[in-house]
Amino acid sequence: MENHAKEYNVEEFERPSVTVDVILFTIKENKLKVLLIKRGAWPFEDMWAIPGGFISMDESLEHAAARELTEEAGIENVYLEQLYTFGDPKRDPRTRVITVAYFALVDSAKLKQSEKTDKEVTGSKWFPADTLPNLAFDHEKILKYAVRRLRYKLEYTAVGRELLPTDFTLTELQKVYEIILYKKLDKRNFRKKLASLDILKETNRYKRGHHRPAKLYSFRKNVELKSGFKSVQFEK
Amino acid sequence: MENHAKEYNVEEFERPSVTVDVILFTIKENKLKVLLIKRGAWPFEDMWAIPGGFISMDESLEHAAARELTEEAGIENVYLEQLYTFGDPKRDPRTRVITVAYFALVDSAKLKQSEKTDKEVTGSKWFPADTLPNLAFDHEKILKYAVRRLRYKLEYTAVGRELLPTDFTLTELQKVYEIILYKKLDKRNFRKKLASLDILKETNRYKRGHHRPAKLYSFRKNVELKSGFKSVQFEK
DNA sequence: GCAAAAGTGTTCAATGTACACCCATGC
DNA sequence: GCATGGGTGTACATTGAACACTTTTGC
Repeated sequence: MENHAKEYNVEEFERPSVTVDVILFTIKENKLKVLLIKRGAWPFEDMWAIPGGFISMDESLEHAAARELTEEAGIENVYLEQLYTFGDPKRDPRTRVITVAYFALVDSAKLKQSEKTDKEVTGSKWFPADTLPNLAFDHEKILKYAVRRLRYKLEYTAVGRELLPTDFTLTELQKVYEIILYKKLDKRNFRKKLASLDILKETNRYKRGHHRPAKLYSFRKNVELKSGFKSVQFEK
Repeated sequence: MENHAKEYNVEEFERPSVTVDVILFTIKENKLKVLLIKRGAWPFEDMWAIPGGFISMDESLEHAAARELTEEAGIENVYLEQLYTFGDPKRDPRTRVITVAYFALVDSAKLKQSEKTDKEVTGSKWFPADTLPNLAFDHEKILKYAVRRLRYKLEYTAVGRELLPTDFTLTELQKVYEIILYKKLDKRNFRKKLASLDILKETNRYKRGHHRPAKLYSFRKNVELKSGFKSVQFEK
C-alpha cells in the first residue's frame, strides 16, 4: 500500500518541534505548590510558564524531562511520570510545537539547598496550585490536567511518599493527602487504612516537637506504588 | 536565563519525526481483536505493525489519529483516546521517531461494510489480542500497554459501549466485559450493578434468536463514560 | 415437550464511614 | 497543671460476592 512507500522516505515529511514540559509539585506552607518560570522573550514575554525545553535527538523523553528539572530547578532523582502529549497546531505561535508533559513530585526539604544557591536567579517561583497567575501557551490547561492526575494517583496509589522525606509521622502523611485532595480525612480511618495496606514500617525514632512526640514511619521498600485512598469521586 | 534565549530560536533545534499509532480494538468471534498492518518496506519488512503515520503540520494529534484510522481501516467516528507517547531514541532504526499512541474502539458490525470493499487489499488483518505475531519496532510493548489500559478503563468507566451497536442485550454487554477482562462474571451481580449505575435504558424491542427473546437496551445519552466494574486488581 | 438462553433475590463477607476520649510531652 | 497534638476501637451502612431456579421461546 502507498503508505509504506511514504514511510520509507522519512525525510520527506516536515517535522514539528518537540518539547518536554515538567510540572513540578511540592508541598510547602501547607499548600500544594507548582514551580513556574518567568518567560524572558517573545512569545508570552514576562508571563509564567511550566518549565520545559526541547528534546535532544539522542535522549529519551524521560531523560529530557529529568534534564529539564536539573537545569531549571536544580534537583535530581525525583518521581517523574508522563502525563499527556499536547499537540494542538496553534498552541505555540512560533511554529508547530508538540509537547510531552510530565509531572514530578519532590519533598520540599530536598529543595532547601538548591533554593538558597540560585533563588530568583533563574526567575522561577513556587505558586499555590489553586491560585495561579495567567500562564503562557496552553499551560493552564496542562497544569489543571496535572492536578487532576495527581489527585487521582494519590487515591489509588502511594505516590504521597514522593512528597515526604523518608521518615515522617502519620500526621504528616495525612496532611499530604488532605492538602492534595482538598478535604479533611478522619484520623482513625486513615490510620486503619494504612495498617490494612501494610505499606509502612515503624522506625523506633520519634519526632519531638512542642507536644507529645510522634512516631516516625517510613515506606517499606518494594512497595510498588499501589493501593489506594478512595475518598472522593474524581471523574465527572 | 539562558534557556529563554535558546527557546527564541526555535529553528536551531534539530527536530525528530512525529507519528501517531492507533491500536484499533474490536470484538469478533468472541475475542478481543486488534488491527495490524503488514509492512511493505524496510525496516521490519513483512512484519506486522500497528497502523500509524506521520502527522501533518496543521492537524491536531487526535485528528492525525482519526485520519490514520480512515486511511488504513476505512472507518470513522470511533472512540479514540490518547494512550502514551513513546520516544526511545532507538525505537526506529531510520531516524528519531517519536510516536503518540492512541487506542480506538469500534463495534465490529460497523466494520462489515468496509471489510468487504478493501479486504486484504490494504494488507491489514485482525489478530486476537492474546496471540500476536512478532511485531515491528516497539509495537509489542505499545500494544500490551493498550490492552492494560483498555482493561483498566473497562472496569472504571463505561467504554464497553463503544464495542457494541447502539442497541444490545444485557448478555451481549456482559460478554464484552468477560472477553476483555478475561474472566467469567456473575449474571445477577452484573445486572444488579448495571441497575445501580443507571446508565442504561430499556427499549421496548427484543432480540429474537432461537430461544427466549432478550430485551434490547441502549446507553443513556450524556452518560459521561464513568463508573465502574471493579472485579480484578490490575496494577501490580 | 425439550433444549437453550433470559430473567430474577437473598445471604454473607469485606470495606468504608462516623464518631470521642485518654495520653505524653513542653512550657 | 494545662494546652496541644498523638494515639486508639466500635457500631453501622454500603458494596461486593456467592449462589439456583423459573420463564419464554424455537424447533
